[in-house]
Order: sequence, then structure tokens, then C-alpha cells
Amino acid sequence: MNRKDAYTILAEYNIKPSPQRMAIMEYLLNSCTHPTIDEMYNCLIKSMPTLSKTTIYNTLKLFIENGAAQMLTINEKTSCYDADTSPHAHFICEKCNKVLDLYYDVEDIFPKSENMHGHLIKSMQVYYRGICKECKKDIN
Amino acid sequence: MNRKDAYTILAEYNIKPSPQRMAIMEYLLNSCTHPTIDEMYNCLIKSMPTLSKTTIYNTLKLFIENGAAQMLTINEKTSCYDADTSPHAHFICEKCNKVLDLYYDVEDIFPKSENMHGHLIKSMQVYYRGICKECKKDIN
DNA sequence: TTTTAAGATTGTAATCATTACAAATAAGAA
DNA sequence: TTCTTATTTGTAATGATTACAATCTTAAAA
Repeated sequence: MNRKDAYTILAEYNIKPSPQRMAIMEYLLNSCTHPTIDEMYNCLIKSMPTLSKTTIYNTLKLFIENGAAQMLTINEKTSCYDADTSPHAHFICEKCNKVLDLYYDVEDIFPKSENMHGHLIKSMQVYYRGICKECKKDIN
Repeated sequence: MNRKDAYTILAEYNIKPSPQRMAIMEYLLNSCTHPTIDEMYNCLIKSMPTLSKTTIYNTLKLFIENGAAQMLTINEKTSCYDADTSPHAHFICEKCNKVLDLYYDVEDIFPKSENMHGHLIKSMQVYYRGICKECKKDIN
């Protein structure tokens, strides 16, 4: 595996490591499901019984401020989180509700310059919605 | 003005008109600010004192189900709404929090086919974040 | 016209994600 | 060690959204 570990990533973004921060970053890196706070909490509490949900909120806020993660506001009810900060889009399946990464075509989507109609563009998010490959099978 | 009126739009989307529905669609059409439920309520209550916030929620849900409006989940706290269902992106200013429409370049962004990596794409949303033209002036 | 049934609107109460806050704990410097 | 600061934690508050039951409207049937 060529993925960097949690400790290295935290260091890269100038985030002082702590057991909680490491565990949360670790979880984000190992999950490809774009977890919600609750999902993280329910899993991590098993190996770290003193963990508080507030800590997860605080930690993710810190990660985002330092550029180590991004918040996805796909769902109007619950935010979910992604430690992959490289340019990519997200596909949300209306049947199974999974959130998948889409790297295809993304180069075309991102603005060539940081300026667009005179506005300064700092970041962008692209959400596709539909039926995923797997769920399409079930329908046929 | 070549914009269609609320009555015509409701008819087009098979939504039975009512004073409340007309007023809400009217408001959406006349505002270019992508209003939240609260903004709509606070304005409409003046001319329609019996209006309930629940009705606004119900009505927008109906509009969305029938394709007459879309919900923008730009903000993690509050959804906002847009009666413009033509393909366009949204720019959110981090300073003044305004949500602006961006039609530029959008053709490039939308998928050429309805298929992408085997997934069926039904809709897409594009959110840019940054500093808008006006707020940039204030900084300099 | 009156009756009736379905649809639309309303207000209140419940839900639930997120945040505020203050106390407890951990880490690091002196 | 002691002192100071950063981090974590639990509880309580906030606030958007939804559930639900009661009321009002509409329009068709009798």
C-alpha cells in the first residue's frame, strides 16, 4: 500500500497528533464510504471507549480548517467527510445511498483559472445523483 | 420581461395551483438570492398572514418532486431553494454568503452521456466557493 | 343547493444533528 | 514537581426539519 499513514498526514497539515486525531484520520483514510460522524463514532468507540462525539466534531472541524479533509453536504440531514482532498467528484446512489468517488472527467470540470466571472474561486464540489452500477443490475 | 409567471410554471409541472403555492413559486421566481425557508416565510407572511412554515416545507417538497425546483445543500445548516432548473452552477461567497448563479462553462461540466462509469446519472450539482467580485473590491 | 370526500393548510410537538460551554484530563515548559 | 496551555469529555441548548392531528377549501355527486 502506498497510502500515507495518519501520522504523516497530520504532520503535513500541521496538526498536532493525539490518539483521537490519529484514530479519526486513520478511519477516514481506510474507509471509502465517506462516513458520517455517527458512523465514525459507532465504529471508533469500540477500540477507544472514552471517545466523545464532540471530539469527533471538533477534530473534523480542525481537519477541515487545515485542509486535511473536506465536508460533503450531499445530504440535507447529515454531513459526511472525506480525507481525499484531491480534485474529484462524488456520485450519490438514490437507491443504496452510497457515496462513490468519480475521478473521470474531473479535469474538465475544474476551472482553468482561479478567476471566473471576476469571482475568486477557492474550491469546488461536484455532486452527481442517480443509480449506481450495482443497483442498476438489481432493477433489470 | 420574458419570464413565465408562477401559474404557468405550476401548470407545466402538473402542480395544482393554490394561493400559497402561487405565492411561494412567485417568490422563488422573483428572487435571485436562492432563499431559505425562513427568508421566504419572513417575507411572505406580510402579505399572507395565515401562512404556515410547514406549508412552505410541504410546498417545496412538492415542487422538487415534480421537478419545478431544486434544493441546494450548499450550507450544512440550512437548505436553500432555486426555481431555475436549467443546468447551471452555484458560486458561494465566503465573505457575504451570497449564492450566485454561474452559467459560464457549464456545458463542459455536464456529462455528455447519462452514463458514467456504468452509473446512471440523473442530475448533478456544482458548487464553487470563494470570494465574489464585489467582496474582492472591498479587500483591495 | 346541500352533502360528501379528498386535498391543502395550519399549529404544535417531537426529532435529531450540531454547537456551546464548562469541567476534567493530558501534555509540555519552567 | 508546579504551572500553563491544549485537548477531550459530557451535558445542555439550539435550531432546522418532520410528524401528526385538526381545521379549512375545493370540487364533484346527489
